[in-house]
Amino acid sequence: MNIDEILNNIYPLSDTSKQLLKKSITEVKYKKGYILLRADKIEKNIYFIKKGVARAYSNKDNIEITFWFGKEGDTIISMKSYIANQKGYENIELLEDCELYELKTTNLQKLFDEYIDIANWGRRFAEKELVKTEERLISRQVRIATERYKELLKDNPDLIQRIQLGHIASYLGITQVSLSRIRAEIK
Amino acid sequence: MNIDEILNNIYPLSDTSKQLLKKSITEVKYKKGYILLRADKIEKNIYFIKKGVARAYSNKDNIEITFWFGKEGDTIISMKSYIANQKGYENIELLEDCELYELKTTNLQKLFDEYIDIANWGRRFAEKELVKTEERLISRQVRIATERYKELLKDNPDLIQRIQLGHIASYLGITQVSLSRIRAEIK
DNA sequence: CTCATTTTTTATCATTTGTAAAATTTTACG
DNA sequence: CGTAAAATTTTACAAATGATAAAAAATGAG
Repeated sequence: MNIDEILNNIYPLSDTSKQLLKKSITEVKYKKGYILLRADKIEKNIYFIKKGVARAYSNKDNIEITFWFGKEGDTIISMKSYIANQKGYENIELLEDCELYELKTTNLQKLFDEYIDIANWGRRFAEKELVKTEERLISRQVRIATERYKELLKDNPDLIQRIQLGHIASYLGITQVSLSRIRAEIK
Repeated sequence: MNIDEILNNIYPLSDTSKQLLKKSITEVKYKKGYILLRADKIEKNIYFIKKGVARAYSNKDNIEITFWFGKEGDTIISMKSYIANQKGYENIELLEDCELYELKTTNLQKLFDEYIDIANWGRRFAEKELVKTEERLISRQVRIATERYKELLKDNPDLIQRIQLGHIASYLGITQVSLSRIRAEIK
């Protein structure tokens, strides 16, 4: 998934605006296991995943709780950093070797104030992330773990192949033992 | 909380833009128990709460699951309707007699395309809702019900007075009986 | 104020889920 | 290819939560 496609999927931009945005974007590569974002830092970049898989996790009583997975086309971002310029909740670990587009957000604010299509790009970006986040929240609230696992299996079968089950169990809000029980049951 | 304050808290608008927005806003009142939004409909309005409390719930196997509360200053919105023009998940029930500002969203899109400060107002609106939604998601993922109850008690003590415990238990993801046990324990 | 209705708490028992540890399978790498 | 390490599954037991029913308390209409 190349950067033009990713940017355009969010909101169509004029050539001028797209060039301005792309001025702040570079391509980077990191190895599996690399910690891209840290919860105790205010992040100045957001990343679009060209290739690879990542997870977000928080530490709670020395236990890592995974609450997000991202793959090709998804955005890696500390919302709190991006929106409120505050420390976020998430550590981001790359679960495969990754190729990423890195967008420096330092002069984004200025672009928002000057170019209406970039402002609307930023609006659309937040809106789309909002719908995704809301879906996750409601799925978590309304469905029990078994159903959420089946949902994940249906919507993202590749993730279950690419990500170890301990992380998936954490993401589903259950223990790995419970997930094993679920998997044994639905076979 | 009046409408100027609510609009300005999201993003400062020029007088012209504010007047344009306010053209689409009227004040409405509904009684306790009124169902303001329905899950099976695409909603054409969003509401800002001037006075009162509301909840969002979804039906799951004939059981209502509450996943949101709103009070003075909060926004009542079907995100799926607003952002994707699709049916949302939520029924919204007013839990008290309410005074609301009703914003018709039909010509909002046009305003976004024409006025940069309205585009940025829309961006900021989505961004702020996003941070709130993310906080709820992460709280739900990382904290157990007891802790979430204590968090609610700390951050919104008034809600626990104003909303019946069955709804709060549902919101916390536990049964009313469990919530009673928690309350008995922490006294 | 009183009585009926709704809401909340308590008690009991059944079920689910978690913890810990062992057994098995898969993966990584020399 | 073989071995060590990591990941996953299984088992047994303990703890937490849920379901149900019933009692107690609070609320509201007349």
